Amino acid sequence: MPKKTFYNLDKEKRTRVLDAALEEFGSHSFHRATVSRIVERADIPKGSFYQYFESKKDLYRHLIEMSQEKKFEFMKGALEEMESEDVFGRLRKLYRAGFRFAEQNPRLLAVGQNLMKEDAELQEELLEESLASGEDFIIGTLKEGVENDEIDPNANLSVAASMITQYNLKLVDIFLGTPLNEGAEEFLKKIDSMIDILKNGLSKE
Amino acid sequence: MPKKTFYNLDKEKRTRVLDAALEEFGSHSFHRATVSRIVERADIPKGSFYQYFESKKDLYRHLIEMSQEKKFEFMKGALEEMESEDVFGRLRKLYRAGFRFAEQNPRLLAVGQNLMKEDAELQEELLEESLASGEDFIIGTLKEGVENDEIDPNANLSVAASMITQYNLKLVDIFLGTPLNEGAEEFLKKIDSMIDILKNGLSKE
Amino acid sequence: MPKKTFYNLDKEKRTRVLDAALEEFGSHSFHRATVSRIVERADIPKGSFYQYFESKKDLYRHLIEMSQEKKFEFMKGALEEMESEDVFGRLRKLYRAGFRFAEQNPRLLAVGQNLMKEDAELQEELLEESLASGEDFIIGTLKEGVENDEIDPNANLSVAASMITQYNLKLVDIFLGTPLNEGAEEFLKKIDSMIDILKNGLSKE
Amino acid sequence: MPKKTFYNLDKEKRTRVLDAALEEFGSHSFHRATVSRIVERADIPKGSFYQYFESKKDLYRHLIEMSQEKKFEFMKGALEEMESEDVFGRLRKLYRAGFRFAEQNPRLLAVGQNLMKEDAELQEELLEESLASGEDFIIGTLKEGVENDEIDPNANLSVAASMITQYNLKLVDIFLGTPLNEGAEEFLKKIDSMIDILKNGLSKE
DNA sequence: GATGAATGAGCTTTCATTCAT
DNA sequence: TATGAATGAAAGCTCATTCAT
Repeated sequence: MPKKTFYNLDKEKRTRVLDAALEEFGSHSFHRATVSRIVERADIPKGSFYQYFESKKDLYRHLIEMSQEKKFEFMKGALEEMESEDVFGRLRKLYRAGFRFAEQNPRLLAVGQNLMKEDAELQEELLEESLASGEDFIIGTLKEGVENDEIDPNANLSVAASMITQYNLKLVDIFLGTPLNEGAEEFLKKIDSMIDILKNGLSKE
Repeated sequence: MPKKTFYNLDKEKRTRVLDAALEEFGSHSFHRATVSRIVERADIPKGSFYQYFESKKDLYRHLIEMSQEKKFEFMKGALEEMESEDVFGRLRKLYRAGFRFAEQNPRLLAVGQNLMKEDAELQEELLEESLASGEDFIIGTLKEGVENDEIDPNANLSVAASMITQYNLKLVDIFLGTPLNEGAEEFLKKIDSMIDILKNGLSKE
Repeated sequence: MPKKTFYNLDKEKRTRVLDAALEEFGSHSFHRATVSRIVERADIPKGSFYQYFESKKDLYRHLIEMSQEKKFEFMKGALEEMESEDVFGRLRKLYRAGFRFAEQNPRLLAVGQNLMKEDAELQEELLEESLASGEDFIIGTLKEGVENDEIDPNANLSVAASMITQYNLKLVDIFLGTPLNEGAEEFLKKIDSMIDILKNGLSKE
Repeated sequence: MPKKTFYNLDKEKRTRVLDAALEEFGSHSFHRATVSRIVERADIPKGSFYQYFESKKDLYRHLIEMSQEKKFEFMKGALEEMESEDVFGRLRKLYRAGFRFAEQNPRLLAVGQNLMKEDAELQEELLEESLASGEDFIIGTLKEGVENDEIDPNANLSVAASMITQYNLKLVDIFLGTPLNEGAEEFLKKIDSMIDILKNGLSKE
C-alpha cells in the first residue's frame, strides 16, 4: 500500500505520479520497469518516491489493485443488465463491456497485460485468488447454460472457458496495438465471431 | 547469427553451449537470462562467448530459429500423413504431433514460450513474419475445410485460427507445469475437446 | 544541547520523546539508529524533531549526559554509606549499587553500553573527560587502600582500575542479555568473585 | 570466500585491495565501512570489486579468517615454548606473543577489534565457535593451575578468564592508540602487572 | 582464437536534514 | 512553532560487453 504521504499529496501531483507509473508499467514488465524513469517522468526527486511508496513493488501492486477495482466497478453495471439474456448473449455483453472499459482505460489494460506475462511467482503474489476466479466465473456462466439446455452437457466447459480467456489475451494484445490496432468495429466483430463459434460449438444438438 | 568461430567448434562443445543456453532461456525471460550463467553452465570462458556470438540477443535469436526449424522438420512428417483426413482430423493430428514434439524437446518449447511473454518489440524483431505464418497456416487449413464443405463459408476463419493458436499457448503452459503438469492422457483429451468445440462451432449447418 | 523548545514541551510529550530515543539508542548503535523510528515511536512530526534538537547527535549527547547525571545522582547515596567500609568492601558496594541502578534503568544502561562500542572518535567527542574520570575514581579509591595498608604500595593501581572497569563492561553485556541473561544471584556472585580476586591480588603481603 | 578471480590477480593488485580493505575495516565498523571507499583507495573499478568478492561481507569474512589464521600460526610457536612454565608464566608469554603479533600486524588487530564491537549477530555469524574458544582456552590453562596447586581450587576461574579477556580488549584499544599509544615498555609492564595481580589473586593460600 | 579480468552505467533503496506552509 | 513533504547524496550490487594478453 502506498504510504499516507502519497494520499496527502495534492491531486495534480498524485496524478502525475500515477500517470508516470502507468506509462512505465504499461510499456515494461515489472522487472524492466525502473523507478528512475518513473520519477523522471513524474518530475519528482527519487527520494520522494520512497516517501510515497514502500518499494517499486508496492506501487506496482497498487496499480494492479486499482485496475482490478476499477474494472470490477465498471463491470458491475454490465453484469446486472445481463441477467435476462441467454448465456452467449451474456458473454457477448461481458466482452463488449470489457471493450468499453479498455477504450476508457487503455493504460490500465496494458499494465494488467504485462503482468500476465510475468513470472508465475509474481503473478501469484500479486493476484492471489483473482487469477483463477476469472476462468471460474466463465465456467460458472457456462454451467448455467447447461442447466438451461443451451449447452451440451457433454461439452468440456473447462476447455471452453480456457479458450475464452486465452482469446481474450489476444484481443487485448490486438487492442494495445500488438501487432496492429484495428478499429472498434473490426474489434467487436471479432468478439461476435468468437462467441458465435463457441455458441455453435457448445450448443445442444 | 553466431559467428563462424562457433561453427568451427567441435560438436561436443557446441552442444554444451547450446544446452546451457536452452536451459537458461527456458527458465528465464530474455532480459533476465544472464550471459554469466550460460558460460558458467557451458563451462566456457566469458570471452569465448563473444567470440561465438555477437551478443546475448544473437544467441537467443539463433535458438529461436533453431527451434523453429527443428519443429518444422518434425512437423513435416506429420503434415504428410495428414493429407487424407478431413480438416479437423488434420488439426487434431497436428496438435498431437505438436505434443510429441513437446515431449521430445521440452526445453525448446520453454524457450519459445518465454519469448511469447516478451515485449512485443522483441517478438517482432525475432519472429518477423513467422509469428503470423503459424496462424496463416491454420487459416489455410480451415479454408480447405470451407472448400470441402466441412466448414461454414460464413465462419470467421481468422478468429477461429487465433482461438486455436491462443489455446495452444495455454496448453504449452500446462505442459510446462504452469500451473500444473497433468498426464498425457488428460492432455490429449483437452486437445480433443478443443477440436470438437471448433468442429461443431464451424461446421456447416 | 536540546533547544529551548524542547524544554517548553509539556512533560508527557518530552517523556515520550526521551523514551523513544532511549529505546532506539538502546537497541541500535548511534549510526544505525534512525531519526525516523524515533519520531514514529514518539508520535511526533519529523519536523518537530529538528525544532527540539539540533541533530541526531544532539539528542544522543543529551541522552548520554542525562544518563551520567542520573547514575551519578543514584550513586551519591551509595557512596556516602560506603565511608566506613574497607576499600574492597566499598568497591563491592559500588558494584552492587551499580547493579541496582542497572535494574532500575536498563535502557539507560543499554545506551551507554552501545556508546562504548562506537568509534573512538565519537566516544571522545561525547564523553570528553568523563571516560577517564570513572577510572580515576577507582584509582582514587585504591589509593586510599594503599594509605590504609590494605593494598600493596607496589601494586599497579592503574592496571587494577582498568581491570575493574573492563570487567564491568562484560557484566553489563551479560546483564543486557548478551550473550545470556543470568539471574541476579549469579550476577552478584560474579561481582564478589571479581572483588575477591582483586583483593587477594592487591593486598599487602 | 573471495572468488578465484581474486586469487588470479597479480600480487601487487591483490595486496592493494587487501590493504585498502584493512584500512577501511580497521577504521570503520563493518556497517559503516563502504565498498566505495575501498575501491577508491585500491584504485579499482567498483565492478571489479564484485568480480573478486561476493559481497562486502565476503571480503570482511575473508579478512577476519586471514587474521585468525595468521594469529594462530604466529601463536603456535609461542604456545610450544610455554610448556615448561608455570601457569602464570605461560599466560605472560601468551600475552607477550600477542603483543609481538600486534606490533607486526596492527591493522589486522584493528579489524578484529572493530568486529568485537559489532552486533552480537554479526559476531556469531563470522566467528562461529572461535569466540567462546578464546575464553575457554584461558579457563583450561587456569584449570591446569589448579591441578598443579598453583591456583586456589575455590577460585572462580570463569570470572578470572573474563577479566583476562576483557582487559585484553583494553590493551588492544590502548595499543591502537585509543586513547593514547604508549611505548612497548610501558605496554609490557601493564601485562606483567595484570598477570601479577591475578597470580596473587588466585594463588593458593 | 582463447581467455578472463576490466569496466561503468545503472539498478533499488536509505536517511539525515531542510524547506515551505 | 508545528508540520510533513522534499531532497539528494550515497549505499550495495548487477551485468552485458570490451579489452589486453
